[in-house]
Amino acid sequence: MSRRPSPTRDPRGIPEATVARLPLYLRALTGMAERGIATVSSEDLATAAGVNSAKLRKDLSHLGSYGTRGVGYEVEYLVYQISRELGLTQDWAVAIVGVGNLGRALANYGGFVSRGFRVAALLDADPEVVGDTIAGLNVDHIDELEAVIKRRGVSIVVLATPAAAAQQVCDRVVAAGVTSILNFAPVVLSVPDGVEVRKVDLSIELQILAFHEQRKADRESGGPVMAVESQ
Amino acid sequence: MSRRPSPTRDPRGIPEATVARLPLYLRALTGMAERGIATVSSEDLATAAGVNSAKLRKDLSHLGSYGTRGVGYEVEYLVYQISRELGLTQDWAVAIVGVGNLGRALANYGGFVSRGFRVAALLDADPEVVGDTIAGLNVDHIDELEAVIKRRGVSIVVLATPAAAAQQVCDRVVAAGVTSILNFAPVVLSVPDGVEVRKVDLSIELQILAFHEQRKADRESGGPVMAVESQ
DNA sequence: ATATGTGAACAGGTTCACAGCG
DNA sequence: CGCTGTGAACCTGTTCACATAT
Repeated sequence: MSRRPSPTRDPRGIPEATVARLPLYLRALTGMAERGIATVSSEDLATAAGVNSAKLRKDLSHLGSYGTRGVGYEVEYLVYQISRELGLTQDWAVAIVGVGNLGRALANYGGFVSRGFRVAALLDADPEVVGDTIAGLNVDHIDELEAVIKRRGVSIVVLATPAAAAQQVCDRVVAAGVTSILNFAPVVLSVPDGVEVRKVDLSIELQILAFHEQRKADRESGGPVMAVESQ
Repeated sequence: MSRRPSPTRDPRGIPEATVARLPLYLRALTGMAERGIATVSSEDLATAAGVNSAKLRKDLSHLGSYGTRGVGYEVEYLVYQISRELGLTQDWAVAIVGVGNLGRALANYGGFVSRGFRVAALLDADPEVVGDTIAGLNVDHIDELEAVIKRRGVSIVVLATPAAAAQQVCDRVVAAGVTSILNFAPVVLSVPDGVEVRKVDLSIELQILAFHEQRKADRESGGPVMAVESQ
């Protein structure tokens, strides 16, 4: 369908797994930069980011050859390169749809605004909250969705609506030309090809933890299923 | 014929990727059960869960042979089997540490409590909020952490503290015997072997979206191929 | 007849171990 | 030497396609 055969290796073809870790490296690096560290080895950076050094080096090698053999990586330079790769040198206007408990928390979340992202709009359907000011921003009515997206140049939408409303809002958002969505509603969104959806689901995370927690309990009380403890 | 030379196929050795999808199937299935659907094919269930049918069948095959060839899966039965596998037939006491905007939102989040999970404690360091009632629960002081965990049988802790406090709280939580942590603070937690940490990081998700968004923009303006930009 | 369960091929990601460069 | 960058081996997960069961 939309999948390219990809015969030639796209110079921008950074593996998805690598992309997902770049923000981690970036965070570790900015922390180091603030503490005045000029240079860092793959070993140290990997530790700070919680991965192993081979993985880190391979990840960075996808961006280019930004290290110096025998020395390490220059912190400031690497911060810039990763920022640029992630598209954080420009800033992105984000709209939050659904200003319930979660939407409110997101609007006020500091780390949100920090790097390259700016909450440019809050939208809700409830007349009770429309017109309120949250985190210094007026809450617009959902009817204004398309107009607000266009007028404020919104390119990323955060869905924090009830589950029942999510698909409907998603359809409108996509129709308005948005192709990046962060979904907090516990539903599987269906979107056309070319639209990127990432989801955050608290309930799912808990269930995964419960699974492992149960396994541990089983092993203790249950049977001597042999120690699989080797790391 | 069915002699399996494989070395002791652990019946509980369910692939991590499969575990991560079971909650998705479960959600789709409970929705169907509520609508009175008795039986479902792998094709239909897969569509509802947003995966393809081969993957779904392989995933379910790890739990056992719960389908009927030529027919499909019995919804109620499968709900039970998946619930049991995930450990949702018992209920889990969850403590939320950090009752800022996010912690508050989590405490009030309905889907949290729904399946097998019960918010059993709220903790914070700020004397301003200690003693408040949120979602029907008293906020205890962080000094009570160990006592509360023990007394209320908490086995899963949700960290919604500021980044600076997260590792410190994490250490205490682990020392108190908790082995499952859901971390919302933007830090890499270091924990001993055997402790399961899952992290949810809004900022990282946005950065990943920004990466893809930028790629799309590049492709439009910069030409279809040959987008090797100057450095 | 129909839809599951699964071996086999495939794809993607991780780790190893070392060549190569400063 | 010390540390990066990377082919190669390895491992995990996905997809295919069909034998198998009802």
